[in-house]
Amino acid sequence: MTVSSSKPRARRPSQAERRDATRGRILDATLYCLAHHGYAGTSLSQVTARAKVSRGAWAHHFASMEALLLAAAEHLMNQVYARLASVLSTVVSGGNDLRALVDAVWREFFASEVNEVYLELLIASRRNPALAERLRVLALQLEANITQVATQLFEPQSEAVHEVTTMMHLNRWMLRGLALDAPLMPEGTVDEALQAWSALVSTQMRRR
Amino acid sequence: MTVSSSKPRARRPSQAERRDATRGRILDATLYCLAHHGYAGTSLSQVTARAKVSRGAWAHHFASMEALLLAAAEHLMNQVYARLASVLSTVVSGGNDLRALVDAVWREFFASEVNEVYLELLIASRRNPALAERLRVLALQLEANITQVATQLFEPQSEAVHEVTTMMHLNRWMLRGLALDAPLMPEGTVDEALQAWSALVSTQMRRR
DNA sequence: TAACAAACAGACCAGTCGGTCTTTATCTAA
DNA sequence: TTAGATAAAGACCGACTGGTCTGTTTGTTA
Repeated sequence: MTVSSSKPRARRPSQAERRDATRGRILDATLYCLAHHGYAGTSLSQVTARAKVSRGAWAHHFASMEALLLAAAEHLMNQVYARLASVLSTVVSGGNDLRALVDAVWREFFASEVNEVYLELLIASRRNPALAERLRVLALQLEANITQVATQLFEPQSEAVHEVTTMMHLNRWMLRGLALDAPLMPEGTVDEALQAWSALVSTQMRRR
Repeated sequence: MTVSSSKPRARRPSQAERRDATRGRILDATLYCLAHHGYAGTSLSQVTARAKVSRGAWAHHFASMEALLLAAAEHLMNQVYARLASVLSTVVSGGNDLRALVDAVWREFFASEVNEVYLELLIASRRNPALAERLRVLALQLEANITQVATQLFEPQSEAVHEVTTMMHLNRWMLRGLALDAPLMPEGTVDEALQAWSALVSTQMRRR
């Protein structure tokens, strides 16, 4: 994977590499814990246990629990950007089918672990101003990227909703709300919802 | 100094009355803590402190923290039903203005403390099957009530969304998603969103 | 190679958590 | 009037929390 693997005499990882590896393990473990045990259930002991790292190692890399969560938010957003590519290929190759696009967004973001973690952080950010500010900035950057693509590919076709960006927002809120309610709803609800919603979106937007 | 002051012959509250009063104070305090400190930040000490009740009194009324939260969920739903009347009066007297209805629902539920608490419980229910089941049943009852009114008052007027109940669901998810994102968005976002959404709904539904 | 810094390990700390237990006051019914 | 049930108080418990501190190993550089 790195340079050393190809060489016959394996070089021990440098200090910088070890640092990044450990830090990454801790952040991965944090996201895992947030997804599987929730914000309230994520403790230092759990994170260090999963990352197979001592308490001291953790303290060496992060000043506090809050700092860890701020860094984890950033780590999470990197994963979001990675998934963005997959969705973009759908919209570019998928033609006019808005249902397929809505499905892809649902699958890659709102039905994935990414959304579980984001939800936990979003709720927590209501009582944590620093986290709120971090999420706000990260979300803003993400939105700027998506807006650029969306306004190029789509245009309004009705008077009810004039702006593509407005429709983007509505879509985000709809899917987020659906993701919240889905666990309590009967089987098949999600499919029907995505069907109805994409039909509704189709009355307002079309491919350029 | 309490009841005795007004009435000539002051009846001391009976044991049953005292019981209900204490229980109610604890439940009110629980909802307050959930709304202001979140699920993770709601501790026994906080609840008993706010309810002005000893730890022993709490233990006398509730078997465990989980039991308290289950009871609190029910207590919350009673408050929801109380607010329902206010919204119903809007829709009955308000004529055809869907914007006013959406606004009323937003104001009474999703922009209120009720939603703060419900959100916390909903997130927590993902790791708490008993709470999830309780919320599911309570939500089902509420939905049945609302559906009855909604299907009487509205009818579809487009092919995109055929059922009034579907539109009800979409509306709930939209407002819930908006409520989640609102704290991170710039001022005025909510107004614009409600405007766009009610315009979109108006293309699908009308008063009978 | 010597001197230093970075990476890491884990014992330890005070504080808080949910929950239990004993004791006391009060109401109710025989 | 008295015996028993109910309501309430708060000391106490072990488990666990985030965070600190000291000690040891390992990598880097002069």
